[in-house]
Amino acid sequence: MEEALRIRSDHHQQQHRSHGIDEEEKRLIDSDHHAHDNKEDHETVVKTIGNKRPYDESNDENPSSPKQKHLTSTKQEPAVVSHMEKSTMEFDHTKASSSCQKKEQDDQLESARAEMGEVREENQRLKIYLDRIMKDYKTLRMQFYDIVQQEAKKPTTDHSSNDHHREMEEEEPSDDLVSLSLGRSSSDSKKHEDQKNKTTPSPDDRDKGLSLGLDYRKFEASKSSDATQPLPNLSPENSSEDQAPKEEAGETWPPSKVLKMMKSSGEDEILQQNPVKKARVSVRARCDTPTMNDGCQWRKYGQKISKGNPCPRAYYRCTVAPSCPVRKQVQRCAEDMSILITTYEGNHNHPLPVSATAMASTTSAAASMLLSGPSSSSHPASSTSANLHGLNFYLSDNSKTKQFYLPNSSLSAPSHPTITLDLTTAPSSSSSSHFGRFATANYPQNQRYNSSTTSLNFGSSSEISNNNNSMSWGSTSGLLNYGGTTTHPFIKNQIGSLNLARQQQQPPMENNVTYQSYMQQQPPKNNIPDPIAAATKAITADPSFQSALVAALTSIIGGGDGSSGGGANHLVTGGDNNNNNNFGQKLKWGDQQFPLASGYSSSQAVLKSSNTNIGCASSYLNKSSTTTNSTQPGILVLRFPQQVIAMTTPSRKRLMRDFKRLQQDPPAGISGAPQDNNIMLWNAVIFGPDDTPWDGGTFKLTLQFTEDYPNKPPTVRFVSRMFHPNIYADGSICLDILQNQWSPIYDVAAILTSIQSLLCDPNPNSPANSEAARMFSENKREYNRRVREIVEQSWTAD
DNA sequence: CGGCTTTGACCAGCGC
DNA sequence: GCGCTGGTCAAAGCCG
Repeated sequence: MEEALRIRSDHHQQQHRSHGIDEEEKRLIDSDHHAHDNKEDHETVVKTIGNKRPYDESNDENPSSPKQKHLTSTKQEPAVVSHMEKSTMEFDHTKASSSCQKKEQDDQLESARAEMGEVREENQRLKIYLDRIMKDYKTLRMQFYDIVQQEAKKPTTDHSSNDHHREMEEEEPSDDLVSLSLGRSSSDSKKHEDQKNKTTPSPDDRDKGLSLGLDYRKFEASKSSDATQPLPNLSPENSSEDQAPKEEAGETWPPSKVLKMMKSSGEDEILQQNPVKKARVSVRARCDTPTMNDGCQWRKYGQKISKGNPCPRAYYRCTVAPSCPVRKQVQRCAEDMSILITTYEGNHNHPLPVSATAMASTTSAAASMLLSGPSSSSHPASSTSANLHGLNFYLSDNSKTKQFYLPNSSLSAPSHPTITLDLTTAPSSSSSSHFGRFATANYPQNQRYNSSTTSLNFGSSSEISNNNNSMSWGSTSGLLNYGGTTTHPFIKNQIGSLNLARQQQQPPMENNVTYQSYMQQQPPKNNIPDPIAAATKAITADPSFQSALVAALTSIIGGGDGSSGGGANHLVTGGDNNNNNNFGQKLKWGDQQFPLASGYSSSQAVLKSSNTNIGCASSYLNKSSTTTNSTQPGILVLRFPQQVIAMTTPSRKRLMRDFKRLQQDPPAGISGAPQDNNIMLWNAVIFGPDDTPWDGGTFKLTLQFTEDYPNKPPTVRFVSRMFHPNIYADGSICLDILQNQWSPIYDVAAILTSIQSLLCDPNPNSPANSEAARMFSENKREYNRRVREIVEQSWTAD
């Protein structure tokens, strides 16, 4: 008996180890056993151990337990042992009392074991959660590293290399592609001088033109494990896995004292040159309420009048968790009081309400992306763009400029790299538009906007002053309904539109797909590689990329009427790709030189290639060429056949980007894809989150989009049978973000992530399945059992 | 009374 | 070094 119990005890110990318990837990167990081994009364000890409840059976109804339990359990153990010693000594004297005490000991030990088990499970869960976050983060970092590394090789490597092909294939065939050329924002004369002033050409200098605005030195540093080159730009969302936990645990919105300490450490001069600045994500939205309802709880901790804006800026910190580092600033736009500018900083270190996950993940991802990019002062005028959650955003950084301004905003933030998500809309196309303006150092005449500002627009804004050189990314909608306010979307069909040239007006952009990049006004110096040319050369030399582009477009066309889908099979190429000149066209929306008589205006995209000519559609191309004949260096233009353009609606374009993003950066446990020949109907699979009753489940869904997407949410429905408080019998889902809390910034990935989160975090107060809701509230054990049944059914369901 | 907002003070960074 | 600005803190006040 004793032997058997020992074996069980040992097995239990091994179980702990195999589950990856941390060292402290092991020590606890070891010390526990040592204490027991020293006892004379082995039987008592062994019985105690043998009676302990396996931890994984202990908390079916208590999936989570507060961390204090850990402390409690650790404190209780010695107490129990001491109690045991006492009872053992008295054993001979009072048998009856001893028997009673032994029972008590057993109970206490069992209770302590159970608590330890819960704590271990909680630790496990947190560990897995952290691992997942780190994995995602690593993936993102690696993606950027790949991009940057490839860019760095461009001047000297063969553009037709496989790696390059891979990179280009991975790039968004639209916006991301354009981003390749945006890096060449160093045309700013001032910045150029800065470069020239550098006495020793460094690899950074060499690659600057192709840096995409990413401070890839951080990647290089990490790659080379050079301890003397710490990464200057650390924050919870961008720091490496080593740094993240430290940062999260401590202060976050970095106090100046911390910076000072870091600086005074004398560790590196880089750090001093590049003080730690956390990425910020600024969201512009029309909103009548004092703050946007982003699903989180905030507490106002300050208010200040800022320069140039009669409206005060309010400072909030997240109060969902006491130690949450996330803060936000809220301020009305000076030019348009209806626009609320909310700037987020930091990452939440706690579970979020379902309604908050989308915004949080978007801002977090944007910040991560931003911080993976520009940060270094050695890239004074770098820029990049990318696709985030199906949204375009633009990154630029100018760390030399200490002050930067959010374009068209009175909300400023010194030196913090910032992404702006612009969700505002333009009530009138005649007003000066936010579109096409570019806030970078490219415009020395307007230094006010030179800096680390990233602007992402999902619509146009009429409040922008004419002199602003902001860049905007066309998107479909400016509608944002936060806090119950309603604005009217003014859809401009701007998806996929990117125009970095200065623009005065926004033309009617129906059915246009524009991917153009504006690099600089002046030809680049000969000794500095032309990123546009390099990118163009690489792209055009890469048939696989072209194929991918065609395939992506074809899928969209195919999803439409299908009548002209074949047109998408021809990607227009042609022209030359010589460096520095004549490989593209500079197009200006609304530019007075190019009247917008044509619905397509001048924003058609042309991808020219001297290497291949895999098809040419078109009259449209030619027409466009004549209207925008003034080819200029530094402009990369992609053009698609008219059929393609005509078939791409804003919603389909957006869905294509959603799909692309979902493929490139799929959230954990989520997959989705459009059905064949219909991009408006998606199939998706959500895997049950690990360490939950849903673990192991594969739940199928369908997402039916309309042409109103992303202004209207899709209809999402579980195909798999479900048992969940917020899922109806027919599979439809009761989720706020799919209804009244919908926002155009949510893409497919965000939707599916939210639904996945909903699985483990139901809201029994708004039940769609009353039985599940009641069971969830009253009998968790039974609820979990039913869930596991559903999980098993999901394996066999068709 | 507790939680939240307001508001002035304080500090740091930055430009001149 | 000084002034300006942004950001934070904490006491005071407000409110339910």
